Amino acid sequence: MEKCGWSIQRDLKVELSCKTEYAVLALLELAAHYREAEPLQIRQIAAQQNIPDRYLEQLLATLRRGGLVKSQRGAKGGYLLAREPWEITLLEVVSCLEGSDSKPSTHDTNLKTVESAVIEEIWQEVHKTAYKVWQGYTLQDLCDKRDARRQLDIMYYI
Amino acid sequence: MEKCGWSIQRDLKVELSCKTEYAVLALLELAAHYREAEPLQIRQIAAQQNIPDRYLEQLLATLRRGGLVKSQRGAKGGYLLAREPWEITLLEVVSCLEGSDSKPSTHDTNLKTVESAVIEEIWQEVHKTAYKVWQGYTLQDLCDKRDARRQLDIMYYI
DNA sequence: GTAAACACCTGCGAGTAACCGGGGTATACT
DNA sequence: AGTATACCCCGGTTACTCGCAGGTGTTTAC
Repeated sequence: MEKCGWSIQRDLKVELSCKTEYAVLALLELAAHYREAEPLQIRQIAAQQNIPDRYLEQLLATLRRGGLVKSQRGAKGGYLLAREPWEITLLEVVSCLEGSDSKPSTHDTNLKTVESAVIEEIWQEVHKTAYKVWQGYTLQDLCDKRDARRQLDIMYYI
Repeated sequence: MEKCGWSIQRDLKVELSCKTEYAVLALLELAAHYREAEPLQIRQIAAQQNIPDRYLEQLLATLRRGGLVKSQRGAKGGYLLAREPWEITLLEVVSCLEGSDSKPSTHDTNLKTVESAVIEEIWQEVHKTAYKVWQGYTLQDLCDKRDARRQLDIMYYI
């Protein structure tokens, strides 16, 4: 019961879960086909990136509600990026995925001990630096990185 | 089955869980009483920082196995810092708590897709920046921060 | 040498979240 | 109409966090 007492906005993880990776991979796939105006189907993305399609469906729904992708229903439907690939940062993706339904609940700061406040402050600093890194990469940057790495692989193969 | 397919060392979280906070609070308490050579009992720490004592017992065991605290059994026993407060960094604490038993299992890098490698690279960068922040704070620094904040609270009260 | 105080170990149970699949409904193309 | 697709609800497994209970081993105090 009550678990930890306070439920501040301390729950922003920085781990690379399958959830996050799947979402980024899907967005990367959408970004790669951004020039054609045709939407990509879930199964195409899933097959291309080796993601379980039923799970990807949920993730794309979350991304849609977060305003990162657009959907088109019916036959020949699918998903499209809501904005240009260079206008979507990784920070938006990560924030969208774990936003969930956490209510900060307007916590009374006087209840916290001094020690807790100090710890909280440092963790905020860590999150801040993580945000900066994520903010610094757009989907376009990721695509460029992928292309560069592909070139390297080819040269290594020869 | 198999969950994610690969089990690289991607599992270092940056969230502030109760687990981590409890451990840091306990270490802070030990650091505060570091000058007296007498060990602190679990219940004393638990009562002082409002931590469930049975749970704190497990955390202190982990910290002991990680070499961060020393224990003294029997009556008049308890826990002591294994090193000076200015020689223990937050990075050591965090690493100790979730080190668990994850074997990197020498993963074959050729199985990863190019996209996954790109994502992995960025997450490594995030972890690196987080490490640097944690590495920059010792238990002594935390104590100093606490004292400074206490002074502020007093002045604010007047 | 007996009792008390303490660390130490194992295990359990509720809660939560990530991770997947089933099955049905709504919508658009042909 | 029929088909293909997104959309939605609802389980189910696994794993982890948090916390409690019971028992054992070790040291000090009387």
